[in-house]
Amino acid sequence: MTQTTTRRKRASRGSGEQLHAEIVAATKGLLARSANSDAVSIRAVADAVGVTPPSIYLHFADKDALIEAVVSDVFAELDAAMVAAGEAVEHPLEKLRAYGLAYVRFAVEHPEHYRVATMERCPIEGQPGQLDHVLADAAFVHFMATVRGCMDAGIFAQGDPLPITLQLWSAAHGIASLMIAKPFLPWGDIDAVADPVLCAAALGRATADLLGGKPHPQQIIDWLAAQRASAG
Amino acid sequence: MTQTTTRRKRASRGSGEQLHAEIVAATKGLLARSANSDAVSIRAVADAVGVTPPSIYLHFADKDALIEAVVSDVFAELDAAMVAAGEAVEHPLEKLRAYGLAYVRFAVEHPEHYRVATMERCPIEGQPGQLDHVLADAAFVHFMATVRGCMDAGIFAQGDPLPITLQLWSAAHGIASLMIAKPFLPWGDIDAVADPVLCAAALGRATADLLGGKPHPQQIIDWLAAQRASAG
DNA sequence: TGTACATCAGTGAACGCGCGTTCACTGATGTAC
DNA sequence: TGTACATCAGTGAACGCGCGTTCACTGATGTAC
Repeated sequence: MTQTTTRRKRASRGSGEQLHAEIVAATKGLLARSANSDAVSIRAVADAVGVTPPSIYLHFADKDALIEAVVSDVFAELDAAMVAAGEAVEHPLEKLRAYGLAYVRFAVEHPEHYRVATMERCPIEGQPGQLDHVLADAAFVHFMATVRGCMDAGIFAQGDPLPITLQLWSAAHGIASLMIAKPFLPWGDIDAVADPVLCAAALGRATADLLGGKPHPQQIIDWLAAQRASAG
Repeated sequence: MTQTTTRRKRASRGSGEQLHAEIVAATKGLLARSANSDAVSIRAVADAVGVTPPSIYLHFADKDALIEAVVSDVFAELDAAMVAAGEAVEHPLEKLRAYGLAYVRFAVEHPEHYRVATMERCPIEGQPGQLDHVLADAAFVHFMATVRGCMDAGIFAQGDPLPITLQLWSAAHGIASLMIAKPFLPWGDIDAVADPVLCAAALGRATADLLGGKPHPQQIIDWLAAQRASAG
C-alpha cells in the first residue's frame, strides 16, 4: 500500500493526544472495509493518518490496545444512537422498541464495527473485569433500565430485569448479526424486518409471563386453541 | 510449531481421498482452538496430519477451498444433530423446539466451528449461488419444512414460511452467538436459557399472527391489558 | 530582543517471524510383459 | 516367477510478502536566561 495521505503536520508541544483520536478514527475507517481486525495493520493505520508506524506506539501500547480503544468508541457511538432514538419516546415498551430498532440499524449500517465490537474479542481466559464491563456499558444500562420500566408499567412480570434484558438483547443481536452475515437473503427494509422480530420477542416474553413464565409447547398449543375459540 | 504427529504412512495407490478427509478433520480440530480461520495455517494443518504443507495442495486448490470444505462438514454435522433431536418428536411445534435446542447446543459446544460457518464468510461481492446454497442447506430445509408443518397445524398463520423461518432462525442464532461471544455472562444451563427464548419467539410470532401479523407496541399494551382484565 | 538548550512528537531502518504457495524431485506402489 | 517401467502420493527447499515491534535518531517547538 502506498502513502494515501500527505504527511500530516507535526503536532505542537502539549497536543500529542490529537493524534490519538486521529488514529482511532483512521482505524475505524479501515476496519469498515476489512473482514476482521487482523486484516487491519498498524502500517495501514499509520499510512492513513499520514504518519510512520512507530508513531502509533507513542499513543497505544500495542495493536491490542488500539483495537480496544476502537471497540470502546464503537460502543459509545452505538449507545448514542440508541439514546437519540429513544429520546422523544414516553412509554417504556415503545422506548424498548426504539432502542432495538436503533441497535439493529447501527449494526447493519456499520457491520464490521459491530462485528469487531460484539463478536470478535473472545476471551479464552476469564479475566474478572469483563462481566462488570458489559453490565456497566452505557447501552446495556439504558436497555436494562427500560426493561425495568416495562415491569413497572405491567408489561413484564416483576423480577430481576437481567434475564429479560439478555433475552431481548439476543433477539436484536440475532436479527442484526444474521442480516450482516447473510446479506444476500431477501431481507428488505431494515426496520420492516427488525420491527416484527423485536415486537414478537417482547410480546412473546410478555405472553409467556401471562402463562406463568416458562411455557412448554403443549401449553402454547392449548392456549392458542383457547384464544382462537374465544375469538370465535 | 514442531511436528506433533509421527509421519503418516503413504496412502496406497487409488486411495488418495483418504487424506482429504483427514485434512478436513485436522483443520476442524485446530479451528476449535483458534480465534478464526486466519489463525489456522496450512502448515499447522499439514503438521497435525503428519504430512508436509505442499501435500495439502494435492487435495485442495487453496486455503479457501479447504475452509469451505470444513464449513460444509460443519453444516452437515449441525443438520445431523438437529435431525437426531427431532426424530422422535411428533407435533411440529415440539419439533421446532427440539431443532432449536439442538441448534443452540451445537453452537455452544462447537463455538469456533459455529462462528466460522455462520459468521466469518462475509462475501463482499454477491456471487449468485449463495442464496440458493443457504436455502438448499439441509438444516435450513428441515427447519422451514417444520415451520410449514406448524402452519398446517394452526400454530402460525398460513403463508410463505420463509419470513417465519428467518425470524425463528434469528432467535436461535441470537441466543447462541451471544452465549458464545459473552461466555462470562450468567447464562446457566444451555437448555434452561435457550428454551424460554425459543418458546417465546414461537409464541410471540403466533400471538402476533393472532393480532393481525405486525403488532405495534400500543396494540400489545392494549392486548395485554385486555388479557389481564379477562383473566380477572 | 536574542540565543542556548531541554523537550518530545515523530522518523528511518531494521529485526525476526510465519505465512500461502511453487517447483523440481523422489521413491513406493502396482502393472505389463 | 521375475523384471522393467509408468504412475502419482508425498517431499524438501525455496520464493516473496507483510506483519508487529524495536531502537537509535532528528529536528521543530517552546522556554530560560
